[in-house]
Amino acid sequence: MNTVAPVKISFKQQMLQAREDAIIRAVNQLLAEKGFEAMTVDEVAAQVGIAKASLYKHFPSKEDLAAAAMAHLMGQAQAFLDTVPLALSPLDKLRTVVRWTMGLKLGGEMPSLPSQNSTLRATLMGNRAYMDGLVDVSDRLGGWIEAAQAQGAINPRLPAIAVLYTLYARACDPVLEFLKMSELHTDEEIIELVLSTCFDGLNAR
Amino acid sequence: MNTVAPVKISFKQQMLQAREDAIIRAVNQLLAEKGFEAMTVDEVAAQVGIAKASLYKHFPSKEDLAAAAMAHLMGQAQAFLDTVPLALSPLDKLRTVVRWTMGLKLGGEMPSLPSQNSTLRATLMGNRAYMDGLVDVSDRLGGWIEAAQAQGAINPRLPAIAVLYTLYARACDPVLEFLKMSELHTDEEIIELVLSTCFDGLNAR
DNA sequence: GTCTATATAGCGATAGAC
DNA sequence: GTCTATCGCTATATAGAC
Repeated sequence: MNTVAPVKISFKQQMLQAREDAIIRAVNQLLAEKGFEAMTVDEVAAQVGIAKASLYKHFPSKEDLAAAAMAHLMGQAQAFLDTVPLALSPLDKLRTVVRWTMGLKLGGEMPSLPSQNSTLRATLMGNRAYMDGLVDVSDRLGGWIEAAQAQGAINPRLPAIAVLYTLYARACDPVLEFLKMSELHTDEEIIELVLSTCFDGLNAR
Repeated sequence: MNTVAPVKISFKQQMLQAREDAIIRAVNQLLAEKGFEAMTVDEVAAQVGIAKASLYKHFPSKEDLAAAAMAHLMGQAQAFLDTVPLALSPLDKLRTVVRWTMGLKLGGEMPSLPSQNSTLRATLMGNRAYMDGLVDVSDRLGGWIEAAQAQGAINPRLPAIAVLYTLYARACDPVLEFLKMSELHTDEEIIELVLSTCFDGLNAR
């Protein structure tokens, strides 16, 4: 008698999950397009094709919408890290990840949040999925950074945390969009250019 | 008979200028603290100590307030460029300027604007003082960049415009505030750290 | 859970007296 | 030019029917 119920529940949950996935995709795109402050909940609802009040049944606030999008992004990052070839050197692993984040940014799929909004920060830090993902990603990148420094591939005199921040910052680097606006280079050229300035620096070698 | 009038006019203009300077200082600080969207005109008026309606007698919109602050920043930048020792190499001149911008940022004096807001962009581009300052600063930095590349100090294979954007981006680099929040380094150490990653890159040399 | 309709509040901008 | 008071709009969030 309880052989059917799990299926019905699972189906309902699948519908719920699909709806929430659609919401998160819309939020992700709008966050990438206009940023958190300029994104309105009405736009999100319109893009998903549901009423605004329905949105609030899924997520209790605009901040939680953004946090869910960031948690989703962390999940994507974790999945990408799993695909990075083990055979690569730690340095090349890091370069691969940074290439991926810059590709997302140039493709308009990288949500951007203001680092100054305090209520948003509180919601983010209260989101377990996001925080767990962030810690996992940071740990794995941190391991590669330390390995690359031990090999002498990355400057060992730089604090590992500074290297990590520098790599994260490439995901929201305004140089990417400025170069894209100039329309002088393809996305791939822009990525290799910024990757070069990031790892090799501006100075001649 | 016209020996007094100019003085009275000049005095009035001085008062006006002083008032507008106070406004711009307030806008600059609030823009650095909270960004354009989070800054409210009421806060600006309160900080200056005048009524909001009085603000609108000086500047016709919130966007114009921000543009005036950016124009003031460009004036500061031009003044700083004048103080850079001629004896320095082009590379060291650039490093000096970037150090200065990062010091402003860490000191909470670097106004930050969203690069996506279209009406703000329009107001900025319609502000002659800002645009003229930006062009002048960019020209002078561009000259130093090309000289440094000709000397082989800066990688000649990088487009000069990409180098310019990369230097500008240090003024709003989130790595600065993240390192400051970690409270592991002094402002000077942070500046030298980011300066090193910018010019020397992450890779070991 | 989804909808329509509405409450509530904050903000940019203005009216009008002085 | 400065003030007080207010308009008009937009945006987050909610009430209540279905």
